[in-house]
Amino acid sequence: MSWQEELCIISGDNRSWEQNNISKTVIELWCRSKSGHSVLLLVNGLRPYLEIFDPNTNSDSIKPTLSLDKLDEIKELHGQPERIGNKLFEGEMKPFWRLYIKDTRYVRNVRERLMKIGWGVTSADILFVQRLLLDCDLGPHIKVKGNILWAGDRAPENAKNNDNTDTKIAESKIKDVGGTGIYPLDMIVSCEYQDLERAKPFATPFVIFSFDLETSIATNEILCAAAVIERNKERTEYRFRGNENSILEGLTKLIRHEDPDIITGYNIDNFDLPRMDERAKVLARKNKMTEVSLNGWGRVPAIESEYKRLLPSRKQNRVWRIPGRIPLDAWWQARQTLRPQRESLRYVSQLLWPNNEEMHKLDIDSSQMDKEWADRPDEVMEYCVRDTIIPIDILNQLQSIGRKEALASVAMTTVDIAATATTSWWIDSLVIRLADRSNIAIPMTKSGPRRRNQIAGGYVHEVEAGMRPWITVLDFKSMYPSIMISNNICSTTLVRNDNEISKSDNISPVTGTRYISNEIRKGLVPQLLNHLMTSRDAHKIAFNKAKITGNEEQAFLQDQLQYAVKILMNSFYGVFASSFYRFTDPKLGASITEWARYNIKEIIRQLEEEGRDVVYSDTDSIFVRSPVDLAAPTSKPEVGTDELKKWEVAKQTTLDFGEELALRFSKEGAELEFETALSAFFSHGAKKRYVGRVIWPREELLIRGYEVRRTDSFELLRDTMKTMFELILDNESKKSVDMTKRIIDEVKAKKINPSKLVISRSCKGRWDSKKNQWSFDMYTNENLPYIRAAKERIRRGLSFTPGMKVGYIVTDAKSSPMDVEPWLVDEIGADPPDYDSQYYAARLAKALGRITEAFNWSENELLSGSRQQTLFDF
DNA sequence: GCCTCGGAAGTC
DNA sequence: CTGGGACTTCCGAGGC
Repeated sequence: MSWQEELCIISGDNRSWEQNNISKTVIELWCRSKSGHSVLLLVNGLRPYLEIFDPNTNSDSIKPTLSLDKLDEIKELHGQPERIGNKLFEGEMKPFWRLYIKDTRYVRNVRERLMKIGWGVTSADILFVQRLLLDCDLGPHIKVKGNILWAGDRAPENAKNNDNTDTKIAESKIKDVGGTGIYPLDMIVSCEYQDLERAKPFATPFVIFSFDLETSIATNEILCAAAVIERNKERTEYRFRGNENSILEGLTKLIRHEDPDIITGYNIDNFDLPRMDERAKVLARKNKMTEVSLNGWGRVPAIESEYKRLLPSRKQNRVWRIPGRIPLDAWWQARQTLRPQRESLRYVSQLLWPNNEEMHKLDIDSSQMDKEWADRPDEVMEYCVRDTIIPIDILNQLQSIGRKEALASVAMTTVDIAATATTSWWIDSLVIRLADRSNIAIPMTKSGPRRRNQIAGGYVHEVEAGMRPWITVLDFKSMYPSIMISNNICSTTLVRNDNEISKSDNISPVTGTRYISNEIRKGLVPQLLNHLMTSRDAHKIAFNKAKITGNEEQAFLQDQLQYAVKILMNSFYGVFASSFYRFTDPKLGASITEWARYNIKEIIRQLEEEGRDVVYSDTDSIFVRSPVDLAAPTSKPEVGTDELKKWEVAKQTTLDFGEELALRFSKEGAELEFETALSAFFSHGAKKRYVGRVIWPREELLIRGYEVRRTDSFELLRDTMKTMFELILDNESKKSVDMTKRIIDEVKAKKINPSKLVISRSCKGRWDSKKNQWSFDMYTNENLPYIRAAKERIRRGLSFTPGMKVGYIVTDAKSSPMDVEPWLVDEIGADPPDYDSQYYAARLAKALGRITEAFNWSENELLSGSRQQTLFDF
């Protein structure tokens, strides 16, 4: 039965099969349709290939030293080598051949053998699913015409007929096109690669599954589990208790029946998924099909030959893979986007929903789980259920899934690549696509030593200590991408030989690296970046248009897309400055930053020559004193006063000045934008540390680098410093000193709530399976406070995961190393530890004193009346 | 007690 | 299998 609809590709894989003794490869695409049902697409017709060239030839003088005849010996090849014309490889055009391979499994082996004979090999390390997207120029959103082989209960009614609802018939049809059986999706559809077409991006109604396990601390056994499914914005809760077997079986049946696309939970990567794996292996006692019934979450038929793909797995402690689905840990998402001071589910939900008591109430002591489970299992069960709901709320709140889908759309990859892979994958997707269409060969990802000479980075201007009134802040728009575009920086335009030098070359200002002018040949990457810049502008325009017409859904989508383009553009530099990327050369990264430093220093030089005061500059920003009357107030005066008029004049002068500078210094490929206006700027004299009172485009306090933003500081220091900055910028320095002293006195008198004194730092660690305990041997010194706090957490039966932020209180800094206690109030409601008041007072005084010193407040000026003490000396 | 150094984390 | 560099701060250790 033929069928047509729009789908979003969640993930893909491929498998080899045989038809009439001819080896074939089918691509499996796990999709969710625009209308909400899940579809497995079996795509046939594409054959794996790689490309080769003779390194000793070039297009002018063909002196082949290698013979194609020798290739006959390679039995894994399919058909004869196909001459595909000349391609550019490291600056030279060479004749290329394409070799089709019988099976993707042989690619690695064939590749190595060809290289041994002396052939250059390209396009030989690209996943076959990616190959489909590249060759057919598809993104995640596709339109497909195909045949329905199987239609399950949730399939649309008009998709069903007698054949495709009969398991036996369907199964044999699926095997006829290379599938392995009835995959646990709503529909199974077969097509040829020509039947796929690119579709406009849409917001896919993904089905989300969130789960949580409660486990025994004594035995690691699973005591109970809960899960919640979100489908079409409706949630259904499930509770599992009883023996461990039935709990695991229940979860697995639910997954296979509900068929979610995304698997979430809090800390599933480091806790729940490894625990499932461990317990299923214990219970299955090496019986594969038993293990599958307990933990077979993979989106493939539950048959023994699929054993490997049925079970969640992770390689070398990296991300988990569940074939066909996307594991998306709410903990990791929260950590990346919120950068919370502490990372417990309780803390994060308090941060996101401060007024919803229900969400972060603490009724179970998880460090006493065995006792709690014995005493009041019903409460534990409800606690478990709540901990499955909040992760979905977190993902929704952070818009995590929509953002991954948007990124997939602009990078033209599957959603799982956007969600779990790294920047180089996204960039590969765009770069290889264009290279294939421009006769540029695709070198393999570089392996070998990672370390090499560092390339110089951005320029940071020296900053003087003190206050500066009325500042204009200018920013280069997308600096690194712009530089790559305007100077045509790309591995395809890098001049490698002296005999290729041309007068029109772009020459980088320090190292003299040359790039072919874009009039002669446009670089691959500059072309892509140019296109991305244009498309971001288009999404922004579409966003504004949708806002005006009140189409909220469209506005949301366009905003996600423009943001994804921004993320993607900013990823280019990093990949091209790295040592491993296939299309790179250390010269490229060096040239980019070289031009950046040159551009910004040149503007600073000109401004200073004109007598302007350049207060600060970092990489792509410049802070300049605006020509404002010194008598103008820097803090906003009361409405209706003469002072306010002066302030308004000063503001206008600064805005005009900013516009003027932006216009004057912008040039092709280096657009300077007037970004913000400050009525006051302050730094104590350290680079990357400053505060500013922003008065345009909105009024706010801008704080960079200071402890206010750091998680290894503590709340009291963050709050006090922030208040201090507010007072300082309002010229209330006296008040700020008084306030600081008062706070320090309160600390000394132990009048401070200890929750304001929690310091938190992330801590590494690894599970030593030989010794069956946590190991911290990656540290040269294990006496660091956060490592000792982590060890204490573990000793007290609390969860520890490598890389987690560990909160602690300093209880005695006089002993060496200092005594600390972990902060367990959020998690188990433990009593707060007794803090070392001297230590905290000293740290406050030190950090805050750095700032007040910048005001040249001498010791005498800081005398605190009766006791004749200074801020620093107590 | 003061200083310097290196390791580590954090931020831009 | 793998984005990068510049810069600041905190802490422990060791020397005197």
